[in-house]
Amino acid sequence: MDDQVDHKNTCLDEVIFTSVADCLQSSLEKAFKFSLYNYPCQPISPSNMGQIVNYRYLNLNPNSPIVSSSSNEADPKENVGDKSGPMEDHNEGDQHGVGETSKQLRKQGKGKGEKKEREARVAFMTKSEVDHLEDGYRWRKYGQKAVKNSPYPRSYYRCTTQKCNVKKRVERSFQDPLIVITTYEGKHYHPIPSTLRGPMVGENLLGHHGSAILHSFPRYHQEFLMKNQHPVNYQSAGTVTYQRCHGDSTNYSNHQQVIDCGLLQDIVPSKFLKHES
DNA sequence: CGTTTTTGACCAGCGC
DNA sequence: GCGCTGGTCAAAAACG
Repeated sequence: MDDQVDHKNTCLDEVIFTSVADCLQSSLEKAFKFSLYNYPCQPISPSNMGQIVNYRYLNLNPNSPIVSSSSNEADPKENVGDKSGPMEDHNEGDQHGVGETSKQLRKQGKGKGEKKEREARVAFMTKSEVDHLEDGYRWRKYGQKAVKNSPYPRSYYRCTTQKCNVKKRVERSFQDPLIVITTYEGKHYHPIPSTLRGPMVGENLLGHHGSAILHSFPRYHQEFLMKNQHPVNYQSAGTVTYQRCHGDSTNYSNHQQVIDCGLLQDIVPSKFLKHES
């Protein structure tokens, strides 16, 4: 495969946006379509408002599910070739079935030899002082783990809505503690909890078309997109970048560097981490 | 008192 | 097989 990622290739399991321009110009439409149903925005307080610096849309093609173990997720070797079925649709996509926990299933020996299907995932990197950015949904923390080579732990959250399987993981980049990496996994097929509802922030700022799309994103993502949707900003936005933690960082010294050694490193095949600059 | 967070234990997958 | 790591569970504690 070429070093260049073909953003227009809908067969890609994973697409990483190395720049805002890339995302906006070629792949964003798909991301919008995806996010439209999954990440409606809600107002967030100024205190936890994050500034998005990078994001990635994973698993564009529903017919090409991310299949992975529970540990080392997006191993490209696993993603390629295993077309065990569409990851589409939703509640029945409950990975373990209603009423049975994965632990129970493990104890019963169920699922042995079967690989767990991965939900589509979107990883966002935001600049924020708070770890858990408000996105309108209610989350329950169910775990926290120390991250290898990082002083910052990774937190695991699950949507509290019944039968909703959406999860998210939050961790800080150890190279830049201001960077919060949030990875959403799965889709919400329920309305936003009413207790958190409020006026849509972007509604008065965007026209019909734009708002319909942008409302799909959490507030801080929305702001980021609004800020960069004008072509004038493409260039500067294009300097937003990332790098591997164990590569030689000198290659990227001219750009704002976002060191990502945690979630994104995990979920992104190394072939996509080649930075074409 | 119901809900959420904390945290140690457990399990599966992977590399050696 | 063994050790390491990531992900999840679930009891206890904390919180509102």
